[in-house]
This record gives sequence, structure tokens and C-alpha cells, in this order.
Amino acid sequence: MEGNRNTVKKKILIEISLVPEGRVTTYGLIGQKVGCNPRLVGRILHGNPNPKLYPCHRVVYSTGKLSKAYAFGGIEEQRRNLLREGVEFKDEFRVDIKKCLYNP
DNA sequence: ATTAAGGCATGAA
DNA sequence: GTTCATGCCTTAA
Repeated sequence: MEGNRNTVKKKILIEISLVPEGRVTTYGLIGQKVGCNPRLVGRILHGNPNPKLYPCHRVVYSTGKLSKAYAFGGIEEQRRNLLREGVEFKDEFRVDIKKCLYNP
């Protein structure tokens, strides 16, 4: 795509900040919106400059499964955060993606 | 129908 | 050339 690499990074962070409480989004969905592949989304999240501004715990796989490499307290902390917001879980580390997906 | 596991393609740093 | 916090496909149970 265009030579503006920094914009992609910024867009990803903005998209994540748009996800409301009690909802989740996926790496692929964000990738579509900002025009990059899902892996890049995960990469950017890993270097998340501010977890409070950008709720990366609301980003899961398209299958609803949580990433095992959540870097801000671990996958257990991510699950705890989602449960607190009212996200339903099917398994210990799998959210009910059909109900909680933020899909405007 | 649903789930889990393995393999491959993809794009930016 | 390598590294990824993925998605999709196929196979098996």
C-alpha cells in the first residue's frame, strides 16, 4: 500500500479505542478496516504504547479464542477484564464471539 | 453441527 | 532474511 507506514499503526490504535465495553473485535476485522493483514495488528498491539487508552484486551481471534501472548498481565488477566465488562465466555479462554463482536 | 490441531499465506518492522 | 498477540483451510473425532 502507500508509503505511509506510521498511519497504519495509528489507525490500528484508533480502531481499538473505538471498541466499547462488553464488546470485542478481531485481528482480521481491524486489518480490513486499516488495510493491513491480521498479523500486523497483533504486532502493533504488542507494542501498545498505552493499554489504558487502547483496550487491547478486547481483541480476540475470529474464533473467539484469546491470544496466549497477552502482554499486560497475561491471558488470565485479559479474561478477567472481559468478564468484568459482561462478555460471555463459552470456554475458559473463548468468548462468545457471535454475541459480543463489535460489528458496526 | 462443533471443536482441535497442523500447515500455509500474508505484510510490516 | 527473520519475526510475529492471525486467518483460512483441511482433517479427524
